[in-house]
Amino acid sequence: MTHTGMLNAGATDSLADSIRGAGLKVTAPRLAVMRALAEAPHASADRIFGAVRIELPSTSLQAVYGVLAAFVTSGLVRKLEPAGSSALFERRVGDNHHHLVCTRCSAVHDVDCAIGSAPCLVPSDNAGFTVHAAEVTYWGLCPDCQTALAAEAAAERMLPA
Amino acid sequence: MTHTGMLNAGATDSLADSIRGAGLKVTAPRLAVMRALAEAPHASADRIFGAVRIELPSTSLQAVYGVLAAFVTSGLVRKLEPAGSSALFERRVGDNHHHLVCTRCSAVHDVDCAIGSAPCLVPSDNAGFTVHAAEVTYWGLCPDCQTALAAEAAAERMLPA
DNA sequence: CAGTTGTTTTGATGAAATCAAAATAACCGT
DNA sequence: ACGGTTATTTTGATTTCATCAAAACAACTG
Repeated sequence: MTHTGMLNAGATDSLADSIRGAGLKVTAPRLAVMRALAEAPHASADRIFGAVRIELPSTSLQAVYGVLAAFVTSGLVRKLEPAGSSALFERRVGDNHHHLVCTRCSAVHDVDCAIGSAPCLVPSDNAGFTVHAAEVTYWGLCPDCQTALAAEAAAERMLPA
Repeated sequence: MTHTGMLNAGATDSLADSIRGAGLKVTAPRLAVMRALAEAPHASADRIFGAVRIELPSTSLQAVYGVLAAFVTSGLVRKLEPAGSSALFERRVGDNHHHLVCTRCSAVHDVDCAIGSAPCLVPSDNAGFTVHAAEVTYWGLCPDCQTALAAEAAAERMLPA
């Protein structure tokens, strides 16, 4: 038994280890943010805040921003900023993967690289830039929104304006 | 000579035509925004506002936002939202091209597709999504920032903390 | 040239994120 | 286990970017 308590100690300890391993102090808000990200792999600061509050009601939104900034800086978490959404955070890092984003509901889904491990990494004309990363965002409709839109279209055919 | 005046009438008329062709009324603010985008191909609303004000001082920032929204909706202009920058607008549309973004100064440069006309368009596992577009952002250092960073590094070697 | 409709101005409002100072808790060494 | 140092979190204010709504105005139609 550890000082973190006995509930789910193994999982919590491995989280604690990864935080410590990044050179950061292990705190309750940090563990809670990690757990929230395990539940929701592409969550906004606000959504993480909501999840964290359940187990740790005294946590402030600014703390969540602070935790996320520390995680991003130390490479524990990746920050996404899809056009039209607020920033999202994910724990899957270091494996060059990309994202499908639904244009209707903003749902995000991971995709592995289509072409090897570094897709499109070298632009045809880099204009003297040194390229360090290539980020691919696929825009489309998630299955739910396809269904919903099809239903909408059917309804409109019933009531033609 | 046209009702738009004689100065640069040819270019202005072709701008007017493209605006009219998109089903929009031709107005002074709209022409000014188009001209600003010709000068600065990846400009923020705020920067466009600055440029527009020079020739048309009565224009409001909200008008610029309105003009840009109309242009984006009608396909005349494309809106970019690179992570960490405010939205940028460009007139180059309809030709599936991508962007190099400098991680230090946020400069943006166009790049044609590395792999054919629709790069990475089909993700390996689309999880049921219907994909309509793929957007690629290359992150790196522009030539100026490479030089600046190299100079910084050299300076630090002179004064080792 | 007048009417209709779309556009712009004016002014208010909202969401997301950041900054700074004071209070607090984690980790180190003993 | 305990105290000191340093990082973290809280508290509260602020900034930036963008949107909304109503009234004034200007472009296009016939």
